[in-house]
Amino acid sequence: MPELPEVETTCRGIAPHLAGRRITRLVVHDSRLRWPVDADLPASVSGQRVLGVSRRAKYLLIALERGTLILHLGMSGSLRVLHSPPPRRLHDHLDIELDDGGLLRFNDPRRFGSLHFTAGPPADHRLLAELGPEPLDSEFTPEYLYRITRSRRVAIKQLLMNSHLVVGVGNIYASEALFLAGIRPGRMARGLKREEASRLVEAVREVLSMAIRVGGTTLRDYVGADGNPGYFRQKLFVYERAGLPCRRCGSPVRHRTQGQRSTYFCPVCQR
DNA sequence: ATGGGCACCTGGCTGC
DNA sequence: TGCAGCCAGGTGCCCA
Repeated sequence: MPELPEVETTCRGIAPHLAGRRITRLVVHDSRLRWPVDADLPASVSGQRVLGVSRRAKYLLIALERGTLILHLGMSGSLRVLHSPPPRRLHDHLDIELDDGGLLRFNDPRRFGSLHFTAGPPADHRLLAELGPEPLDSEFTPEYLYRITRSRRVAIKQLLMNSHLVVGVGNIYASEALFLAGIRPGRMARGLKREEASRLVEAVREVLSMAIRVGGTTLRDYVGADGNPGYFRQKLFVYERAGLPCRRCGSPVRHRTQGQRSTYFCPVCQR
């Protein structure tokens, strides 16, 4: 799935097609997502105009006149904007029909995605209320990362992926950012020096912005709203490159399992 | 407060 | 060819 860059790419892709449109109908073909889609949800949103589309962490927020749709792509979800919609395919779970004949279709084979509606401010929703800062915002500073790591005995990679501390950094970009920063993923968080925390903040920013620039990373099923894959895969330094030569120094990239997730690093470039 | 492990689900690939 | 086993862009929740 989608990490922050893929969600951001999706957000930018669908926004122009949704903003200002009215939702004529929301059809739930299969409500069995990570949480069952509320049976009242279609009625709550139909007839409402879309004010805009934004992103918070890996959630897409579709702002309506009264309330907000909160959509998560899970591991394998994607959204497509369709104008002359082809017949539904396997795992097309949701259709949001628009007043200009357009259609926003949600496909998610693994069904880890989710859809909620909230009448209040989205930031107060239970899924969003406890989230950490956005990595591309100004609150994510070297000082912030240094401070929050002081009491933590977890590996720095796991800390990076903890959305209560900083959002949007998933398994691919955590490995990539640590490579750019020259830090081993297994290092205990509180062992980082000030200067390392600083490099890491910079690396997270850089890898995420670069990935957004090229439409995210497609490993298997991710496509943007226009149906095109992301091209960041070609720029990956370590992710899914176990045994291949490090793009910087040539020594073989290593793989290990950390917190039940695959981790990749260069034993020479990262210390 | 922190950390570890599990659960949710389907599909694609590997190796016997 | 068939099938078991393992792995995959996430993350909330329960337990120590």
